[in-house]
Amino acid sequence: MLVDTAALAREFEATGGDGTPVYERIKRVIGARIRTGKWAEGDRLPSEHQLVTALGVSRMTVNRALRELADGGTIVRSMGVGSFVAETKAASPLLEVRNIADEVQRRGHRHSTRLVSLAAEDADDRPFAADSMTDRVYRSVIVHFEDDTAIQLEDRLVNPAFVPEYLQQDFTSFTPNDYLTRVVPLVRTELVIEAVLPTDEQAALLGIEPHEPCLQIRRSTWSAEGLVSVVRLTQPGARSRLEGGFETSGAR
Amino acid sequence: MLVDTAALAREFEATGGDGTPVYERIKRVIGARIRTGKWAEGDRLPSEHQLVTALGVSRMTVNRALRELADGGTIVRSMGVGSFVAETKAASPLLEVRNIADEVQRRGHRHSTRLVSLAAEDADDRPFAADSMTDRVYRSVIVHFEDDTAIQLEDRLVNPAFVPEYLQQDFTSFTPNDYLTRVVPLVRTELVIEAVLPTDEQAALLGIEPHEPCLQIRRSTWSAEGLVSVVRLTQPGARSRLEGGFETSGAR
DNA sequence: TGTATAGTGCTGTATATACAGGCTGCACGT
DNA sequence: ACGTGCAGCCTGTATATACAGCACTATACA
Repeated sequence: MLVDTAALAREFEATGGDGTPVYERIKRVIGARIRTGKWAEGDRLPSEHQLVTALGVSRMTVNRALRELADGGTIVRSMGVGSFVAETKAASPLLEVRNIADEVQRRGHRHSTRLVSLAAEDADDRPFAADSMTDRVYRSVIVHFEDDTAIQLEDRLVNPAFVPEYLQQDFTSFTPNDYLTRVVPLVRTELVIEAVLPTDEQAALLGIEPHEPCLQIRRSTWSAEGLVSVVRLTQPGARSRLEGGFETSGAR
Repeated sequence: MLVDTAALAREFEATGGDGTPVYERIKRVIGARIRTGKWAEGDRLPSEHQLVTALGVSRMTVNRALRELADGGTIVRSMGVGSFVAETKAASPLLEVRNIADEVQRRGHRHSTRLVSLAAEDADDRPFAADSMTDRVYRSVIVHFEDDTAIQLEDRLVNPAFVPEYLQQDFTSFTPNDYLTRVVPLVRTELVIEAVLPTDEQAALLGIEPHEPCLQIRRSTWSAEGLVSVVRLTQPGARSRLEGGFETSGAR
């Protein structure tokens, strides 16, 4: 098989510099090619040996990168055959919760958002009051649309202590995943999923009837210093659902 | 630290014989000690070096076992300090879906079940009809109770082709996880979570009002030969929820 | 023409070894 | 008495090497 190993090696070298582990860099380079569609579903990946010679690393390192990609469901491997880009049936539940924009676009629709409110509020009787030493919280409420249909209400609380000064003016422009995981090391993430009836306010924002059940996902993240953020996502049950699939690499 | 390495080594040797990988055996031996409470929350695990000398394997093998246990949330590791049994805050969403009995008992309540129906039905307009070459499906409906409160309705469809003869008389006595993963290699598992209003029948079985939203989890499993089973779990939103937490092993 | 067999490429696993970097406690000096 | 520095333990990562097992192919032989 013919592989553009030179281009791959260049992309790999470009990720160097900081202290990122080599296996992590390999995962990113391969993952980027798959996400961008350069390598499509079912495509054969370069063999471990090819990657070893192309990137100039040991096979164990390549092996670890590919194994973790397979564990994550990005690729499928088969002994004696090779590694292949997995079918992108659906994102894993956690992943889909985290990146609704990608998911909407993957389905061939247009994703847009509307900012409902954005303010600093008192931390009274919020989860922050007990857990972290702040009396104010940043709160943003955003509605996510698929084309022109509201599909998710995002209610986000952020601890101001973890927002750097230059971002305090517009703390909605980042997401806890894009930003906080880099600036603040998160030590714990908790996820709670419930079926609820929407409040009147939620129903109005989502354009649904008050008796339509909703899926509510609450994600809380902690750093070593305390509670960083609480994100509550509300999705109409009839319009969205969490989907997850994972492959097993053959018989175990 | 004093560790009963001899006992650990004996338990490890006992798992040998078949072709199970060494790192998998180490994971099982350690996981068993944690599940049985022999090693409790916060306990320090033997260091990699101690395990290497006790079990007579290489450090990379021990490292892989511990790393995968950490990835799965069973243990927590910290560079320069050691490995520790993780706090068992809550099962991961997937895990909790899979083992409600354990979860109920963990919360200090009594788990019981009531068999509502058990029959072989026509496979018409069931997911099986298209995907697998069977015209009959085994269907069982079970209500799960926490003490005397119904908390989950389990509606299970199983492809008879994957049920061995000696179990056909009572195919509800096993679960797809306990049994099918051993007898039939599963190649794919799909999970769909939705918020729905219960049907009248479901509401009656769960003892809830028809307007109370429910969390519905549908898990489908495939073997290489086709669809093996579809399990649909319905939980009243007010009585149960999916919880998941995972630790990150420090700064990333 | 059909069947067996050897060969090749691939992933899975295990070992030995090495260095980097974080954390803790003890010894030494002030 | 106190604190400062360093040795030693711990995990994180990377390399080189080896053998086993699976899948496919090409060759040899009947």
